[in-house]
Amino acid sequence: MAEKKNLPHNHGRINFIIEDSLPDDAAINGVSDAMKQLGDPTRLRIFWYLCHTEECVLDIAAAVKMTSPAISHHLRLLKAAGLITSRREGKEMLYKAADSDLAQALHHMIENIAEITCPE
Amino acid sequence: MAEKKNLPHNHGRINFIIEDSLPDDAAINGVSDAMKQLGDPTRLRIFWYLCHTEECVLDIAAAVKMTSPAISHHLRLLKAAGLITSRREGKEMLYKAADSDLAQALHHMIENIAEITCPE
DNA sequence: ATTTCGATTAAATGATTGTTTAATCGTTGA
DNA sequence: TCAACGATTAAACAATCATTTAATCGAAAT
Repeated sequence: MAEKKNLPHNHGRINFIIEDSLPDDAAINGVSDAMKQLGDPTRLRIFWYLCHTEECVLDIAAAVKMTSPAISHHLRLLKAAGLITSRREGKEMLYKAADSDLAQALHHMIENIAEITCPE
Repeated sequence: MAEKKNLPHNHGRINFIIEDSLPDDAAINGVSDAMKQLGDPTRLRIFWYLCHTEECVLDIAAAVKMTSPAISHHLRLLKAAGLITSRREGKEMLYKAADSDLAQALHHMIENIAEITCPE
């Protein structure tokens, strides 16, 4: 609900509109937590990769040219954020993008932004 | 173009599909740079705020309850990323979200994710 | 010109975070 | 059960980054 707040300067706008545009901490943290994961180029590359295929750790490591402990670390963060899932198959752990609204929204947004920031 | 790469494990998938889903560094960095800005809760709050109103530094600082030097620092980063613009009016600097495809795409995505991560 | 006010910059600090190396865990097959 | 392999964890290190305090800059007004 709109609550009045005394700002240092009054620029003649209607205050409750300003207040309503400030979301609560839960919403802010929920969004920024998801964005923080993809703010790291390595995790973004991994997530993007796993949006298109299911892979084991060694193959992911080879694809992005990093060591497997480093990949494991990033996979754990992505999983904690609910962006990917994993299942065991023999000795291997297979990862892929989560089948959730959040993961799909981020996937679409990434492709959208990629078009914008990379003309042609 | 699809280039074959020898992955440690072959899971019976078609390799060029995997390769095509790995975008180049320019696309990755362009996207992750934009996301990194909004991965910080303070900058996300500021950006969201400036998507709905145009404000001076002191008012932004009061709205998010932080000092003006801290706000200035974040505004500089957001501006460098092309997410906000500024103009001078007397002694004050007024900031608002940029009128760009990138900024609008991020704005819509934020509201979209906020709905997902914050049921109700 | 000097005072005032808003905004920015600089230096310093504290915290977070990504990567590496080495060691450990879990599963499979000999 | 023991050896081999894939994955994870731990500790350590380097690097990045957000915030604070103090100082400086820019514009406007007395």
